[in-house]
Amino acid sequence: MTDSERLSDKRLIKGARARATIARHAADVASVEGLTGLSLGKLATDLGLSKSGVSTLFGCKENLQLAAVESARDVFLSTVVAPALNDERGLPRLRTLVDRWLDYVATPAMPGGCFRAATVPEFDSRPGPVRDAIGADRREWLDFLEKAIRYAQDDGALADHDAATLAFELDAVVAAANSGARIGDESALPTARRIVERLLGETDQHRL
Amino acid sequence: MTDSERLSDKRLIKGARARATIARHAADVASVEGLTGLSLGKLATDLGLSKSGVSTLFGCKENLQLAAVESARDVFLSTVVAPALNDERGLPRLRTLVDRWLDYVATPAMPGGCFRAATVPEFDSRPGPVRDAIGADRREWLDFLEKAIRYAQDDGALADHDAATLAFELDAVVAAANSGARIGDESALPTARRIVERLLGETDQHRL
DNA sequence: AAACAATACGACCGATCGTTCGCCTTTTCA
DNA sequence: TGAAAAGGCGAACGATCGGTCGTATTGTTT
Repeated sequence: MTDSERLSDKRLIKGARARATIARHAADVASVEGLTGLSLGKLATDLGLSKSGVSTLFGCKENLQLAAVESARDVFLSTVVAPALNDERGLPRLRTLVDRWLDYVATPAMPGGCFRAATVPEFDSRPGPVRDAIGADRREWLDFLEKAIRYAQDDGALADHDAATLAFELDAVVAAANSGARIGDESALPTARRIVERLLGETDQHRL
Repeated sequence: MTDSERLSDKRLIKGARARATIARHAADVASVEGLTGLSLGKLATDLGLSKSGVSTLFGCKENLQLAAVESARDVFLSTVVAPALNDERGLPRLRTLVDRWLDYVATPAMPGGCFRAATVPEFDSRPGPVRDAIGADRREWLDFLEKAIRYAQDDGALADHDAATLAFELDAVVAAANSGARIGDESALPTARRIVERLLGETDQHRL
């Protein structure tokens, strides 16, 4: 191992990797304090960096917020979406998707729970690039969910549901389960699981 | 009209009425900027008061946040709950309740939309008196909604639904409609109305 | 009328915020 | 190898924050 090879890790750390580390931590903090509650100085001391160093890496706070949104999207994709892609299209994939999603709410990857469930209500009334990014992420997720439902419908399942409507309803219930569970409602998650079970399973016997 | 009578209005303004005015405006601001985004100085200049004046009226920012939660609760009660109390118990009252609720989301009483939908996700991971107050308000509302559903069930309606579960689901869908509509999804509100219609109407013909 | 509590104010405090600047080191590129 | 670009730091900036103090005014109570 030459010196240049030994340094290759550090070379990666500096630059893009530093950005990713900061953005990931920013997403963690924002899941609790909100994207507005992010502080360059707090983030820097948390990671043992200087405030000005973080500032020069992202330029301004808004860019940091956008990076946090993108980092949180990556976490969601690898935690919830990726496992479902291993299953075949149709009901199996949809079930895995929803199961991983509920697990993601039950044992969150971030200290404040689901990042999207926290940031959409925070920024839904604040025009600007951050809201646009959050809105696009939400739209992307609902579209993906709707597509998974359509694949299941192609196999004859969920015939009595409109795909987009069911996607909206599933998202609403899981988001409410996230908020409810975090605010101390122990029945929120079991209730949400029951609702999801009814929504996805009712067509089998047309009603349990 | 004597001078003392002429002054009676101002006498009411000073004190409790000033508190109510400030708290009401604080709820408006918080519906957009969040309860954390509240600023004593900003509120004061908005209302033509001094920052220290507002500060002495509420003592600390946390008390102002609690007052905003209470004020928002009053708005919700008079806008959504009160109209439904004029109807008889059972399905009519439940329908009016949900209709006023959806109208409250469609044409919001506050510039940032539904106060509860904004503050529950904001504070669900922040222990303290404010989260407790928000959690209690949410619990109170879900309990009231569940009770309205039970009255409808006493008349034989919604027999295939668990009341608490249906209350949770309705709340989830309307909250998602609020966030969705505010973030630019024009289909969110119509979709939510369709879901609510299905949830409350399906027992009539067991499925439309 | 006199004492008292509640309002309301301007001024100010320490802390924290996002951002900028100069300076140096490290990496990249010609 | 040498120039250029990017990373990273300490220091400092103006602004805003919540909160406090002293003081004057108002309303209530004795």
